[in-house]
Amino acid sequence: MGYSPNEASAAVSRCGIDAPLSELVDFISAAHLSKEADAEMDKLYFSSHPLQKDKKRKLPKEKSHSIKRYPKIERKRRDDDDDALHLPNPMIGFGVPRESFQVVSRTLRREAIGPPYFLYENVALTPKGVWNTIKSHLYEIEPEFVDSKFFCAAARKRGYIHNLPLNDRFPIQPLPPRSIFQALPATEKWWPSWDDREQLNCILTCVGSAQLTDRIRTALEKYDGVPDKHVKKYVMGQVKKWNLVWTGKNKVAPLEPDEIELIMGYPLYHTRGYSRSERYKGLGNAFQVDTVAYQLSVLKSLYPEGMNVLSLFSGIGGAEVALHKLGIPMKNVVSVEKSNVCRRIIEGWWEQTNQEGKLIHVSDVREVTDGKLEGWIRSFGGFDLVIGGSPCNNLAGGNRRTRDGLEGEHSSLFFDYVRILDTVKIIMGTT
DNA sequence: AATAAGATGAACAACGTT
DNA sequence: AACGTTGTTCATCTTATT
Repeated sequence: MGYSPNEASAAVSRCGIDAPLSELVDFISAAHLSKEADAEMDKLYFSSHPLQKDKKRKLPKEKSHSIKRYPKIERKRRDDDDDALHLPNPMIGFGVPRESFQVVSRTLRREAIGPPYFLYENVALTPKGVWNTIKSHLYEIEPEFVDSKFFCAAARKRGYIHNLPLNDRFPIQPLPPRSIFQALPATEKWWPSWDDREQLNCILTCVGSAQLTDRIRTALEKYDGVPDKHVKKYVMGQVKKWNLVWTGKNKVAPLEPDEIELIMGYPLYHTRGYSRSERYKGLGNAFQVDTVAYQLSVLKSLYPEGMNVLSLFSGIGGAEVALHKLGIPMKNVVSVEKSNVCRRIIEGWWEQTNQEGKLIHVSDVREVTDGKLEGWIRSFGGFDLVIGGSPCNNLAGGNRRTRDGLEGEHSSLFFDYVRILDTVKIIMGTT
Protein backbone atom coordinates (compact mmCIF):
# COMPACT_ATOMS: atom_id res chain seq x y z
CA MET A 1 0.00 0.00 0.00
CA GLY A 2 1.09 3.54 -0.46
CA TYR A 3 4.06 4.60 -2.47
CA SER A 4 7.51 3.41 -1.71
CA PRO A 5 10.54 5.70 -1.81
CA ASN A 6 11.60 3.79 -4.90
CA GLU A 7 8.42 4.69 -6.65
CA ALA A 8 8.80 8.26 -5.53
CA SER A 9 12.30 8.62 -6.89
CA ALA A 10 11.28 6.85 -10.05
CA ALA A 11 8.56 9.39 -10.33
CA VAL A 12 11.08 12.20 -10.24
CA SER A 13 12.72 10.76 -13.29
CA ARG A 14 9.34 10.76 -14.96
CA CYS A 15 9.59 14.52 -15.07
CA GLY A 16 10.98 15.96 -18.25
CA ILE A 17 12.23 19.32 -17.15
CA ASP A 18 14.26 19.95 -20.24
CA ALA A 19 11.86 18.44 -22.68
CA PRO A 20 11.70 20.41 -25.91
CA LEU A 21 8.63 22.38 -26.61
CA SER A 22 6.19 21.86 -29.39
CA GLU A 23 2.66 22.74 -30.07
CA LEU A 24 0.18 20.22 -28.83
CA VAL A 25 -2.89 22.14 -28.13
CA ASP A 26 -4.59 23.15 -31.28
CA PHE A 27 -4.81 26.87 -31.13
CA ILE A 28 -6.97 28.92 -33.29
CA SER A 29 -5.20 32.08 -34.20
CA ALA A 30 -6.88 35.39 -34.23
CA ALA A 31 -5.36 38.78 -34.76
CA HIS A 32 -7.18 41.26 -32.64
CA LEU A 33 -5.49 44.28 -31.23
CA SER A 34 -8.14 46.61 -30.14
CA LYS A 35 -7.59 50.16 -29.11
CA GLU A 36 -11.14 50.42 -27.97
CA ALA A 37 -10.70 48.99 -24.52
CA ASP A 38 -14.31 49.20 -23.59
CA ALA A 39 -15.50 47.62 -26.77
CA GLU A 40 -12.99 44.88 -26.22
CA MET A 41 -14.09 44.30 -22.69
CA ASP A 42 -17.63 44.13 -23.84
CA LYS A 43 -16.77 41.62 -26.46
CA LEU A 44 -14.79 39.58 -24.00
CA TYR A 45 -17.26 39.38 -21.21
CA PHE A 46 -20.70 40.15 -22.44
CA SER A 47 -20.72 38.53 -25.78
CA SER A 48 -19.22 35.47 -27.34
CA HIS A 49 -15.47 35.31 -27.36
CA PRO A 50 -13.64 36.41 -30.49
CA LEU A 51 -11.65 33.21 -30.58
CA GLN A 52 -14.74 31.17 -30.35
CA LYS A 53 -16.16 33.03 -33.26
CA ASP A 54 -13.12 32.25 -35.33
CA LYS A 55 -13.23 28.66 -34.27
CA LYS A 56 -16.77 28.43 -35.48
CA ARG A 57 -15.88 30.07 -38.70
CA LYS A 58 -13.12 27.61 -39.35
CA LEU A 59 -15.34 24.60 -39.13
CA PRO A 60 -15.68 23.07 -42.56
CA LYS A 61 -19.41 22.93 -42.56
CA GLU A 62 -21.74 25.12 -40.68
CA LYS A 63 -25.44 25.42 -40.67
CA SER A 64 -25.40 29.05 -41.49
CA HIS A 65 -29.12 29.42 -41.22
CA SER A 66 -28.94 28.86 -37.51
CA ILE A 67 -29.45 31.92 -35.39
CA LYS A 68 -28.83 30.16 -32.11
CA ARG A 69 -25.11 29.85 -32.16
CA TYR A 70 -24.81 30.70 -28.49
CA PRO A 71 -28.11 29.78 -26.95
CA LYS A 72 -26.81 29.73 -23.41
CA ILE A 73 -25.35 33.18 -23.64
CA GLU A 74 -28.49 34.53 -25.14
CA ARG A 75 -30.52 33.02 -22.37
CA LYS A 76 -28.19 34.36 -19.74
CA ARG A 77 -28.20 37.85 -21.04
CA ARG A 78 -31.91 37.92 -20.87
CA ASP A 79 -32.56 36.07 -17.66
CA ASP A 80 -29.82 36.80 -15.31
CA ASP A 81 -30.09 39.44 -12.69
CA ASP A 82 -26.50 40.38 -13.39
CA ASP A 83 -25.26 37.96 -10.77
CA ALA A 84 -23.62 35.67 -13.27
CA LEU A 85 -20.33 36.61 -14.87
CA HIS A 86 -19.46 35.41 -18.27
CA LEU A 87 -16.47 33.13 -18.37
CA PRO A 88 -14.42 33.55 -21.53
CA ASN A 89 -14.12 30.46 -23.70
CA PRO A 90 -11.31 29.68 -24.28
CA MET A 91 -10.32 30.96 -20.87
CA ILE A 92 -7.41 33.14 -21.90
CA GLY A 93 -8.13 36.29 -19.94
CA PHE A 94 -6.64 39.37 -21.55
CA GLY A 95 -4.28 37.16 -23.49
CA VAL A 96 -1.74 34.38 -23.06
CA PRO A 97 1.65 33.73 -24.67
CA ARG A 98 1.73 32.43 -28.25
CA GLU A 99 -1.79 33.65 -28.83
CA SER A 100 -2.28 36.75 -30.87
CA PHE A 101 -5.45 37.79 -29.11
CA GLN A 102 -4.47 40.38 -26.55
CA VAL A 103 -6.19 43.13 -24.66
CA VAL A 104 -3.50 45.75 -24.21
CA SER A 105 -5.37 48.55 -22.56
CA ARG A 106 -8.35 49.21 -20.37
CA THR A 107 -9.78 51.99 -18.32
CA LEU A 108 -9.70 51.76 -14.57
CA ARG A 109 -11.48 53.95 -12.09
CA ARG A 110 -9.32 56.64 -10.60
CA GLU A 111 -9.29 55.04 -7.17
CA ALA A 112 -8.21 51.72 -8.66
CA ILE A 113 -5.10 53.00 -10.34
CA GLY A 114 -1.75 52.06 -8.81
CA PRO A 115 0.66 52.27 -7.23
CA PRO A 116 0.22 50.36 -5.15
CA TYR A 117 -0.41 47.65 -7.65
CA PHE A 118 -2.42 44.74 -6.47
CA LEU A 119 -3.41 41.31 -7.65
CA TYR A 120 -6.18 39.23 -6.16
CA GLU A 121 -6.79 35.60 -7.08
CA ASN A 122 -9.37 32.91 -6.47
CA VAL A 123 -11.04 29.97 -8.17
CA ALA A 124 -13.01 30.83 -11.30
CA LEU A 125 -15.84 28.36 -10.74
CA THR A 126 -17.43 29.72 -7.60
CA PRO A 127 -21.06 29.59 -6.57
CA LYS A 128 -23.10 32.11 -8.48
CA GLY A 129 -22.66 35.75 -7.69
CA VAL A 130 -19.39 35.43 -5.80
CA TRP A 131 -17.20 37.08 -8.41
CA ASN A 132 -19.63 39.95 -8.70
CA THR A 133 -19.33 40.50 -4.98
CA ILE A 134 -15.56 40.29 -5.13
CA LYS A 135 -15.51 42.70 -8.02
CA SER A 136 -17.74 45.15 -6.19
CA HIS A 137 -15.21 45.34 -3.37
CA LEU A 138 -12.26 45.76 -5.70
CA TYR A 139 -13.13 48.95 -7.55
CA GLU A 140 -15.42 47.17 -10.02
CA ILE A 141 -12.41 45.95 -11.95
CA GLU A 142 -13.32 43.26 -14.45
CA PRO A 143 -11.82 39.91 -13.43
CA GLU A 144 -9.34 38.24 -15.74
CA PHE A 145 -10.20 34.57 -16.02
CA VAL A 146 -7.28 32.42 -17.11
CA ASP A 147 -6.84 28.68 -17.39
CA SER A 148 -3.28 27.64 -16.57
CA LYS A 149 -3.49 24.94 -19.22
CA PHE A 150 -2.16 27.63 -21.54
CA PHE A 151 0.95 27.85 -19.37
CA CYS A 152 1.58 24.31 -18.15
CA ALA A 153 0.43 20.71 -18.47
CA ALA A 154 -2.48 20.99 -16.06
CA ALA A 155 -5.71 22.92 -16.13
CA ARG A 156 -6.30 25.52 -13.45
CA LYS A 157 -9.19 27.87 -13.94
CA ARG A 158 -8.71 30.97 -11.89
CA GLY A 159 -9.98 34.51 -11.73
CA TYR A 160 -7.63 37.43 -11.15
CA ILE A 161 -8.52 40.99 -10.31
CA HIS A 162 -5.62 43.38 -10.63
CA ASN A 163 -4.72 46.89 -11.64
CA LEU A 164 -1.59 45.95 -13.53
CA PRO A 165 -0.74 47.34 -16.95
CA LEU A 166 -1.49 44.93 -19.78
CA ASN A 167 1.00 45.95 -22.43
CA ASP A 168 4.27 44.15 -22.99
CA ARG A 169 3.60 41.16 -20.81
CA PHE A 170 6.07 38.35 -21.18
CA PRO A 171 6.25 34.78 -19.87
CA ILE A 172 8.97 33.16 -17.78
CA GLN A 173 11.54 31.44 -19.98
CA PRO A 174 11.92 28.66 -20.81
CA LEU A 175 8.27 28.01 -21.41
CA PRO A 176 7.21 24.97 -19.41
CA PRO A 177 5.95 21.82 -21.12
CA ARG A 178 2.26 21.89 -21.82
CA SER A 179 1.56 18.29 -22.68
CA ILE A 180 1.51 15.28 -20.42
CA PHE A 181 4.15 13.48 -22.44
CA GLN A 182 6.48 16.45 -22.33
CA ALA A 183 5.97 16.98 -18.64
CA LEU A 184 6.04 13.28 -17.75
CA PRO A 185 7.93 11.47 -20.54
CA ALA A 186 8.14 8.16 -18.69
CA THR A 187 4.39 7.75 -18.77
CA GLU A 188 4.24 7.59 -22.55
CA LYS A 189 5.29 3.95 -22.86
CA TRP A 190 2.43 2.89 -20.61
CA TRP A 191 -0.17 5.20 -22.06
CA PRO A 192 -3.01 3.31 -23.77
CA SER A 193 -4.05 4.55 -27.17
CA TRP A 194 -7.63 4.95 -26.02
CA ASP A 195 -6.67 7.47 -23.32
CA ASP A 196 -6.78 10.63 -25.37
CA ARG A 197 -5.77 13.11 -22.68
CA GLU A 198 -3.07 15.56 -23.64
CA GLN A 199 -3.24 17.67 -20.52
CA LEU A 200 -4.10 17.04 -16.90
CA ASN A 201 -7.00 18.33 -14.91
CA CYS A 202 -6.67 20.70 -12.00
CA ILE A 203 -4.15 19.84 -9.29
CA LEU A 204 -6.13 19.42 -6.09
CA THR A 205 -5.19 18.93 -2.46
CA CYS A 206 -6.05 15.22 -2.28
CA VAL A 207 -5.04 12.33 -4.50
CA GLY A 208 -6.53 9.04 -5.57
CA SER A 209 -6.23 5.99 -3.37
CA ALA A 210 -4.17 2.87 -3.94
CA GLN A 211 -7.38 0.89 -3.88
CA LEU A 212 -8.62 2.81 -6.84
CA THR A 213 -5.41 1.94 -8.66
CA ASP A 214 -6.06 -1.71 -7.84
CA ARG A 215 -9.66 -1.59 -8.93
CA ILE A 216 -8.66 -0.11 -12.26
CA ARG A 217 -5.89 -2.67 -12.75
CA THR A 218 -8.25 -5.53 -11.96
CA ALA A 219 -10.81 -4.21 -14.38
CA LEU A 220 -8.22 -3.95 -17.16
CA GLU A 221 -6.48 -7.26 -16.56
CA LYS A 222 -9.53 -9.14 -17.78
CA TYR A 223 -8.69 -7.96 -21.25
CA ASP A 224 -5.77 -8.70 -23.47
CA GLY A 225 -5.96 -5.74 -25.76
CA VAL A 226 -8.48 -2.96 -25.83
CA PRO A 227 -11.04 -3.18 -23.02
CA ASP A 228 -14.76 -3.15 -23.44
CA LYS A 229 -16.59 0.05 -24.00
CA HIS A 230 -18.05 0.24 -20.52
CA VAL A 231 -14.72 -0.59 -18.86
CA LYS A 232 -13.05 2.03 -20.96
CA LYS A 233 -15.63 4.55 -19.89
CA TYR A 234 -15.25 3.65 -16.24
CA VAL A 235 -11.47 3.92 -16.35
CA MET A 236 -11.48 7.18 -18.26
CA GLY A 237 -13.96 8.64 -15.83
CA GLN A 238 -11.82 7.71 -12.86
CA VAL A 239 -8.46 8.78 -14.27
CA LYS A 240 -9.89 12.15 -15.22
CA LYS A 241 -11.63 12.63 -11.91
CA TRP A 242 -8.51 11.75 -9.91
CA ASN A 243 -5.94 13.02 -12.38
CA LEU A 244 -4.14 9.68 -12.65
CA VAL A 245 -1.28 8.90 -15.01
CA TRP A 246 -0.01 5.59 -16.40
CA THR A 247 3.03 4.25 -14.57
CA GLY A 248 2.93 0.58 -15.54
CA LYS A 249 1.01 -2.05 -17.39
CA ASN A 250 -2.63 -1.55 -16.47
CA LYS A 251 -1.42 0.67 -13.67
CA VAL A 252 -2.39 4.25 -12.96
CA ALA A 253 -1.09 6.41 -10.15
CA PRO A 254 -1.54 9.92 -8.79
CA LEU A 255 1.09 12.54 -9.50
CA GLU A 256 4.01 12.67 -7.11
CA PRO A 257 4.60 15.88 -5.12
CA ASP A 258 7.84 16.41 -7.03
CA GLU A 259 6.00 16.23 -10.32
CA ILE A 260 3.39 18.67 -9.12
CA GLU A 261 6.07 21.11 -8.04
CA LEU A 262 7.39 21.28 -11.59
CA ILE A 263 3.97 21.49 -13.22
CA MET A 264 3.01 24.30 -10.87
CA GLY A 265 6.17 26.19 -11.73
CA TYR A 266 8.08 25.75 -8.49
CA PRO A 267 11.65 24.59 -8.09
CA LEU A 268 12.02 20.84 -7.67
CA TYR A 269 11.91 19.91 -3.97
CA HIS A 270 10.36 23.26 -3.10
CA THR A 271 8.23 21.47 -0.51
CA ARG A 272 10.63 18.68 0.28
CA GLY A 273 11.10 17.67 3.89
CA TYR A 274 7.46 17.72 4.81
CA SER A 275 4.87 14.96 4.83
CA ARG A 276 3.19 13.95 1.61
CA SER A 277 -0.12 15.22 2.91
CA GLU A 278 1.35 18.62 3.65
CA ARG A 279 3.02 18.78 0.27
CA TYR A 280 -0.16 17.85 -1.59
CA LYS A 281 -2.13 20.36 0.39
CA GLY A 282 0.35 23.18 -0.04
CA LEU A 283 0.79 22.59 -3.74
CA GLY A 284 -2.91 22.04 -4.34
CA ASN A 285 -3.63 25.41 -2.80
CA ALA A 286 -0.91 27.27 -4.65
CA PHE A 287 -0.56 29.66 -7.57
CA GLN A 288 0.53 28.28 -10.88
CA VAL A 289 3.69 30.35 -11.00
CA ASP A 290 3.95 30.91 -14.75
CA THR A 291 0.37 32.10 -14.98
CA VAL A 292 0.75 34.67 -12.23
CA ALA A 293 4.21 35.66 -13.42
CA TYR A 294 2.84 36.52 -16.84
CA GLN A 295 0.54 39.05 -15.25
CA LEU A 296 3.26 40.40 -12.96
CA SER A 297 5.86 40.62 -15.71
CA VAL A 298 4.94 44.22 -16.54
CA LEU A 299 6.38 45.26 -13.18
CA LYS A 300 9.92 44.35 -14.13
CA SER A 301 10.59 47.48 -16.14
CA LEU A 302 8.75 49.61 -13.60
CA TYR A 303 10.81 48.48 -10.60
CA PRO A 304 14.37 47.78 -11.72
CA GLU A 305 15.57 48.50 -8.18
CA GLY A 306 13.17 46.01 -6.67
CA MET A 307 9.82 46.03 -4.93
CA ASN A 308 8.28 46.16 -1.51
CA VAL A 309 5.68 43.44 -1.42
CA LEU A 310 2.77 42.70 0.86
CA SER A 311 1.94 39.06 0.28
CA LEU A 312 -1.30 37.92 1.85
CA PHE A 313 -2.28 34.26 2.20
CA SER A 314 1.17 33.46 0.87
CA GLY A 315 0.87 29.68 1.04
CA ILE A 316 4.05 28.13 -0.28
CA GLY A 317 5.14 31.47 -1.72
CA GLY A 318 3.85 31.46 -5.27
CA ALA A 319 3.98 35.23 -5.54
CA GLU A 320 7.54 35.40 -4.26
CA VAL A 321 8.68 32.61 -6.53
CA ALA A 322 7.03 34.28 -9.50
CA LEU A 323 8.74 37.61 -8.86
CA HIS A 324 12.06 35.88 -8.38
CA LYS A 325 11.74 33.88 -11.58
CA LEU A 326 10.91 37.10 -13.40
CA GLY A 327 14.13 38.60 -12.11
CA ILE A 328 12.37 41.26 -10.06
CA PRO A 329 14.30 41.93 -6.84
CA MET A 330 12.38 41.98 -3.58
CA LYS A 331 13.50 44.64 -1.15
CA ASN A 332 11.06 43.95 1.64
CA VAL A 333 8.42 41.25 1.76
CA VAL A 334 5.76 41.06 4.41
CA SER A 335 4.33 37.60 4.09
CA VAL A 336 1.13 36.65 5.88
CA GLU A 337 0.47 32.94 6.18
CA LYS A 338 -1.32 30.90 8.80
CA SER A 339 0.30 27.51 8.23
CA ASN A 340 3.67 27.20 9.89
CA VAL A 341 4.68 24.49 7.44
CA CYS A 342 4.11 26.93 4.60
CA ARG A 343 5.98 29.66 6.43
CA ARG A 344 8.93 27.35 6.85
CA ILE A 345 8.79 26.43 3.18
CA ILE A 346 9.01 30.09 2.24
CA GLU A 347 11.79 30.73 4.70
CA GLY A 348 13.73 27.77 3.35
CA TRP A 349 13.29 28.98 -0.20
CA TRP A 350 14.27 32.51 0.81
CA GLU A 351 17.52 31.17 2.25
CA GLN A 352 18.28 28.84 -0.61
CA THR A 353 17.82 31.50 -3.24
CA ASN A 354 20.05 33.92 -1.38
CA GLN A 355 17.53 36.69 -1.27
CA GLU A 356 19.06 40.00 -0.34
CA GLY A 357 15.83 41.56 0.76
CA LYS A 358 14.16 41.31 4.11
CA LEU A 359 11.41 38.78 4.82
CA ILE A 360 8.91 39.50 7.55
CA HIS A 361 6.47 36.79 8.51
CA VAL A 362 3.05 37.29 10.03
CA SER A 363 0.91 34.31 10.93
CA ASP A 364 -2.56 35.80 10.78
CA VAL A 365 -4.17 38.44 8.59
CA ARG A 366 -6.01 39.73 11.62
CA GLU A 367 -2.69 40.70 13.10
CA VAL A 368 -2.18 43.01 10.15
CA THR A 369 -3.57 46.07 11.82
CA ASP A 370 -3.62 49.63 10.65
CA GLY A 371 -0.81 50.42 13.00
CA LYS A 372 1.40 47.62 11.69
CA LEU A 373 0.73 48.69 8.13
CA GLU A 374 1.59 52.25 8.97
CA GLY A 375 4.85 51.13 10.51
CA TRP A 376 5.90 49.08 7.53
CA ILE A 377 4.92 51.76 5.08
CA ARG A 378 6.85 54.40 6.98
CA SER A 379 9.81 52.07 7.16
CA PHE A 380 9.81 50.92 3.52
CA GLY A 381 8.39 53.99 1.90
CA GLY A 382 5.25 52.14 0.89
CA PHE A 383 4.21 48.85 -0.65
CA ASP A 384 4.56 48.54 -4.40
CA LEU A 385 2.51 45.37 -4.67
CA VAL A 386 -0.26 43.81 -2.61
CA ILE A 387 -0.81 40.28 -3.79
CA GLY A 388 -2.70 37.24 -2.61
CA GLY A 389 -5.46 34.74 -3.12
CA SER A 390 -7.85 34.42 -0.22
CA PRO A 391 -9.07 30.99 0.94
CA CYS A 392 -11.20 29.15 -1.57
CA ASN A 393 -12.39 26.43 0.80
CA ASN A 394 -15.97 27.58 0.82
CA LEU A 395 -16.03 28.28 -2.91
CA ALA A 396 -14.32 25.27 -4.43
CA GLY A 397 -16.29 22.59 -6.23
CA GLY A 398 -14.45 19.78 -4.49
CA ASN A 399 -15.84 20.82 -1.14
CA ARG A 400 -18.80 18.56 -0.39
CA ARG A 401 -19.48 19.84 3.09
CA THR A 402 -19.05 23.57 3.44
CA ARG A 403 -19.28 25.11 0.02
CA ASP A 404 -21.27 27.96 1.42
CA GLY A 405 -19.88 30.90 -0.47
CA LEU A 406 -17.85 34.01 0.23
CA GLU A 407 -19.32 34.35 3.71
CA GLY A 408 -18.02 30.92 4.68
CA GLU A 409 -15.71 30.36 7.59
CA HIS A 410 -12.49 30.59 5.60
CA SER A 411 -13.42 32.34 2.38
CA SER A 412 -14.73 35.35 4.27
CA LEU A 413 -11.10 36.28 4.88
CA PHE A 414 -11.45 37.90 1.48
CA PHE A 415 -12.78 40.89 3.36
CA ASP A 416 -9.50 41.15 5.21
CA TYR A 417 -7.75 41.38 1.87
CA VAL A 418 -10.05 44.26 1.01
CA ARG A 419 -9.56 45.88 4.38
CA ILE A 420 -5.79 45.67 4.16
CA LEU A 421 -5.62 46.88 0.57
CA ASP A 422 -7.87 49.83 1.39
CA THR A 423 -5.78 50.73 4.41
CA VAL A 424 -2.56 50.58 2.44
CA LYS A 425 -4.01 52.87 -0.20
CA ILE A 426 -5.26 55.31 2.39
CA ILE A 427 -1.95 55.46 4.24
CA MET A 428 -0.06 55.86 1.00
CA GLY A 429 -2.41 58.66 0.09
CA THR A 430 -3.56 57.41 -3.24
CA THR A 431 -7.24 57.66 -2.64
C1' DA B 1 0.35 13.10 18.03
C1' DA B 2 1.33 13.05 13.35
C1' DT B 3 0.41 11.00 9.13
C1' DA B 4 -1.84 8.25 5.61
C1' DA B 5 -5.76 6.37 3.44
C1' DG B 6 -10.26 6.03 2.04
C1' DA B 7 -15.13 7.42 1.55
C1' DT B 8 -18.13 11.26 0.99
C1' DG B 9 -21.70 14.48 -4.08
C1' DA B 10 -23.25 18.72 -5.72
C1' DA B 11 -22.95 22.92 -8.23
C1' DC B 12 -22.24 24.67 -12.31
C1' DA B 13 -20.77 25.40 -17.14
C1' DA B 14 -20.42 23.49 -21.67
C1' DC B 15 -22.43 20.98 -25.07
C1' DG B 16 -25.78 18.29 -27.46
C1' DT B 17 -30.54 17.11 -28.90
C1' DT B 18 -35.30 17.88 -29.67
C1' DA C 1 -36.19 27.76 -26.29
C1' DA C 2 -36.21 23.93 -23.47
C1' DC C 3 -34.19 20.05 -21.73
C1' DG C 4 -31.01 16.24 -21.08
C1' DT C 5 -26.05 14.74 -21.08
C1' DT C 6 -21.34 15.20 -20.09
C1' DG C 7 -17.63 16.75 -17.60
C1' DT C 8 -14.87 19.31 -13.99
C1' DT C 9 -13.65 20.86 -9.36
C1' DC C 10 -7.11 25.39 -4.80
C1' DA C 11 -12.08 19.84 -0.02
C1' DT C 12 -13.76 17.70 4.59
C1' DC C 13 -14.16 14.14 7.63
C1' DT C 14 -13.44 9.74 9.95
C1' DT C 15 -10.75 5.92 10.74
C1' DA C 16 -6.52 3.26 10.60
C1' DT C 17 -1.68 3.19 11.00
C1' DT C 18 2.85 4.60 12.42
